[in-house]
Amino acid sequence: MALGTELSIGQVAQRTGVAVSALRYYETQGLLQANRNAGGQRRFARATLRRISFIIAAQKFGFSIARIRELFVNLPENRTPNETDWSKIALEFRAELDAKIASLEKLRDNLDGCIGCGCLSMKKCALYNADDKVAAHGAGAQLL
Amino acid sequence: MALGTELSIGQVAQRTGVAVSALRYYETQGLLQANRNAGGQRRFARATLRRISFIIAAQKFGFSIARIRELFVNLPENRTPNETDWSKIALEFRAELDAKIASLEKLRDNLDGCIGCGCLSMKKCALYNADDKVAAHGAGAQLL
DNA sequence: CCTTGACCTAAAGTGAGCTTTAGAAATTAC
DNA sequence: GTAATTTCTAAAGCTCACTTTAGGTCAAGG
Repeated sequence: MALGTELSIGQVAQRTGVAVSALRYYETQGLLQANRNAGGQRRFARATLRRISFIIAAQKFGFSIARIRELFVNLPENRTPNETDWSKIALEFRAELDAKIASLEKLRDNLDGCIGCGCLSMKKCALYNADDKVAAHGAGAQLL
Repeated sequence: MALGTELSIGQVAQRTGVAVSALRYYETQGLLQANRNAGGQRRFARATLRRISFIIAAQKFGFSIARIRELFVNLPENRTPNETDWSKIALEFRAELDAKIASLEKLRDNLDGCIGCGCLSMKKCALYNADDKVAAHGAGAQLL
């Protein structure tokens, strides 16, 4: 495969560190798109690497695939996203990040005041009554 | 059930907001212990409320059940944990929280420098090469 | 006493995010 | 040209943290 052209799924996997199976999964979830060559194999545009880079980062922050898909609807489908396209997403993303970090810090500070405070009532406990905005709306692990 | 005595699973659920099924699950996972009354029903010591409060908070921070169990091994089994017992756990917990928050902040700052930066190479991208310590070691959602 | 609601166990089901498997076709390397 | 590697699809499997279900037992109120 010549340089400057599209990439096979294996090449994308190697460059991003994301498993081939995960890339195929992302495609089924609408996070990635791929052309097909004559033999039916996926060929990814180089701009896809950037999308994947974003997916990796967003997942580290705990964003679900559904939420990432929502952010991606702002990216153009018929041309390679430019800096302005990404900046719009970054703005929205950044705001959510700040909110999440602030929420975690608040929870941490509540914890400081509560652990060892001797309170036995869940009703009065600052920890228990901490900002629920950090709580998951579904099941499963969070943050790490 | 008189005041000052042990609590039924329904009472614990009501006070903590944790589902009865989740409480039973936590018991199977070794996060909680319960005595049984003559009829075989669970009776929770009041100190259990504090353990549950901690579980709720730790989960908001993304700690897995396995990790919470590890933190709990430092709590005494044969007596009610006192402030000193909890403080030891809080110290360890707090350190991990700070690390996680710092890691998220670093990732956010890397994002600021990377989104829209025009770099196309995953090898050079600060975002892609951000601190991997935040990455999950298993499957599933994180942080929220 | 008897009904109603709370509680019991064990096992199966759920949803997110993938991975693994199986069997076949395409591509690359020699 | 042929062997090895990569890729393909569809479906099943896996982990985590629970919930739901099914079929009972226990406890509190009237």
